[in-house]
Amino acid sequence: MSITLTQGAIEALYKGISVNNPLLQLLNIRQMTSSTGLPRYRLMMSDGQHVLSSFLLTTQLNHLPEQKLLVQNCICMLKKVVTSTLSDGRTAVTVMDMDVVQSAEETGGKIGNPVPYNKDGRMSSPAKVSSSTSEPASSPSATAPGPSYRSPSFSQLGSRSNAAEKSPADSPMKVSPAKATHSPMKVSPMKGSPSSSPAKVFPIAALNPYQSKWTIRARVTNKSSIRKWSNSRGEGKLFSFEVVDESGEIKITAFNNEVDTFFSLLEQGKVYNISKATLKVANKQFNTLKNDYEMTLHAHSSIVPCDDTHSIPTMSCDFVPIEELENRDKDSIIDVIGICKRAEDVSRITTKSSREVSKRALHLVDTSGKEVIATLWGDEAEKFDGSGQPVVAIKGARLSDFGGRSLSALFSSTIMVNPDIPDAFRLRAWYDREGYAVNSQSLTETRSSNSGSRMNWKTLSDIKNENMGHDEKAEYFSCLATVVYMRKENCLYQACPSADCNKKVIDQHNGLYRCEKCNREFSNFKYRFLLSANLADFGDNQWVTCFQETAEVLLGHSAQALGQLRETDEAAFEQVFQKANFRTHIFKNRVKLETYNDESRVKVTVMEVLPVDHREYSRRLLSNIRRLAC
DNA sequence: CCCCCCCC
Repeated sequence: MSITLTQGAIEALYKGISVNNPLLQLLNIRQMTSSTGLPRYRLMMSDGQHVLSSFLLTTQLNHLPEQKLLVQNCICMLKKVVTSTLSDGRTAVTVMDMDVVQSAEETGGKIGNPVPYNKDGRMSSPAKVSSSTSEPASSPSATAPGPSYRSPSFSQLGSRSNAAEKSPADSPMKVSPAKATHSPMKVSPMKGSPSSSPAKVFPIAALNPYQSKWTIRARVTNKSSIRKWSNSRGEGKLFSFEVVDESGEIKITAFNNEVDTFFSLLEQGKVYNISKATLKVANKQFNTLKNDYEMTLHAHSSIVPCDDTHSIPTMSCDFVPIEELENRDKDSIIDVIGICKRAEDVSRITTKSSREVSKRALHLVDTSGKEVIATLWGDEAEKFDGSGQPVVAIKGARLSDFGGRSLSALFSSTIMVNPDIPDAFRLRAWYDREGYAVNSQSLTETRSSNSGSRMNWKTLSDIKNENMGHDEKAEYFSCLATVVYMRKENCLYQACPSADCNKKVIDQHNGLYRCEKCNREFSNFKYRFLLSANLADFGDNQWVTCFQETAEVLLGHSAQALGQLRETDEAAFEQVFQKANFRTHIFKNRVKLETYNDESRVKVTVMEVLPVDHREYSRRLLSNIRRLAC
C-alpha cells in the first residue's frame, strides 16, 4: 500500500497547531533515561518535506518500541500530540497516542528527501541536526498538559471534558491525512470491519431523533448503579451511563427489561458499538452533558463490545492540587487526586427531604501537604475500601465551602481507586517515602479535625523546658500522653443545679444546698467533675485538671452516673478508674502560670480529649523520637 | 418511564 505523508505537519506540530491524524515517517528513535527511571524515547519524524527530532514518546507508549513495533522507517499516524516548551526554551512534541500504520519492511526506506526543520524557516544542514546530541530535558511539563492515557484501568475515567472542542473540525489548521480512510469516525479498513458493526459508524455529535440507521462507537465513561423508582405513574428500575467518542458525549438510560439485558454487559472504560436506541431531547435540568439529545434503550437496541478502541478517546482528568482548592469558587466542579490518608466509617444520615443515605468522608492529601475531606454518598460510600491508604481520584467533584473547603461526590462524579496513571504513581511514591510523615494541614475544619498545623504539638518535658505558659496569656498545646493516675477522692463536686450555674454548693446539712452565686438554697445538686490526673509521655509526667466534658471522656461516664455509682457501689466506682487508667489519648491543653499567695506554678487544663488513631500515634511517636535524638 | 447531587 502506498502512503502519502502529511506534508506540512512537522511545521504545524512544532508550532503547536493541531493537525488531524498526520502520517509521519519515523527516521530515527533513541532511548534516553528520564528522571523517573522509565526509559524515554525520542523520535525523529519526517513528513516527507521536513524532519524534526523534537518528538518525545509518552512513556505510556513505551511498549511500541519495546515490542519492535515502532522501528526506523515505519509510518505512524499521530493521533494525539502535545506541543510544549521545555524549561530551557526548546520545544517538545510529545506523542500521546499513535498507531503504526505501515511497517518498516512495507515502507522499504526513507520517503522523499526531507530536510531538517528549523523554526525560523531556514534550512540547516541535515548533518547538523541528525548528529545533534542535545536531549530535551524530560521535564514533566513536556507531558503534563492534557494527557490522554490509554491504560485500561485509566480508561474508566469519567469524561465530561471537551471532546467536542477537540473535534477535528475545530482545528485551526486542517491537514488532511493521506487517505480519507484514516478518519477516526470511519471503521478503520486496516483493522477490518468487525462483523458486529453495521456499515457506518456515526459520530455522537451527528445523532438526532430523525434518523434511526446509525451505530455509534463509544467509550463508557460513567455508569450508574441500578435505581428503583416508584411514583404516581408507576414504578420500575433503571440505570444510566454516559459514553464519549471523538465528536462528543451522550447520556444513555436503560429501564426495566433493558436493565437486565445490558447492565452487566456494560463496563466503565470499555468501548461498544451501540445502535437502535431512541433519541430524545435531553432534559437539561438533570443532564449537563454537552449534547442536545439523550438516548433511551429499547427491546431492539444493540450494544456490542468493541476491541477496536484506538480512535475512541479516553478522557483526561485535570487534577487540581488540593492547596489550589482554597482559591477555587464554591460549587465549582473539579477533578482531584490524593492519598486517602483516612477513610471515616460509613454512616447513615437523613436528608432534608427525609431520605436516608449513606455517607463516608475521605481525608485526601497530596504533595502540597494540604488535606481536604471528600464525601462519598450512597453505594460509593458503602463499597469504598480505604485499606492500605489508596490513591483516590475523583473526576467531577463539587467544591463546597463547608468547614472552609471540602468536596462532595455527585452522581456524575467518577471515583477511581488506585488508578493506573502517572499522577497516582507519583503520589504513591511520595506518600510512602515522605508524605506519610507530613503533618498535613486540612482545608476542611471539622469538629474532630485533630491533626494539622493548628495543633501545637509538644511533649510534656517541653512544658518545663520551654517555660510554657509564663507569658501574660495562656498557651495552648497538644500532646500524646497516657493517663497514669487519677485522684478519685475529689473528682466530683456538688454543683448548683441551675442550668447555667456550675458553682459548688454548700451542704447545709439540713437537706438543702446553698449556691453563693445564685444566692439560693436548693433541695438538690448535680455532680460535676473536677478531676486531677497525672499524664505521662516518654520524657516526663504532668498533673493536669479535667473539668466536666474532658473527665467524662476520660472516665467514660457522666458525672451524674459516677456520683450515683459512688453512693451505691463503691467497687464499681473503683472499676471505672481502673478501666480508664493507662489509656493513651491526644490531649489539647491550656497552660498558664498561676500565682497563689506569692507562690507560682504552671497549671495545665485539659480542653479536649481526642482518640488516637494508629497513624497519628506512630507519626507523633516517630517525631518525638527524632526530637529526642537531636 | 428517572431526575436523588444530600449531612454536619
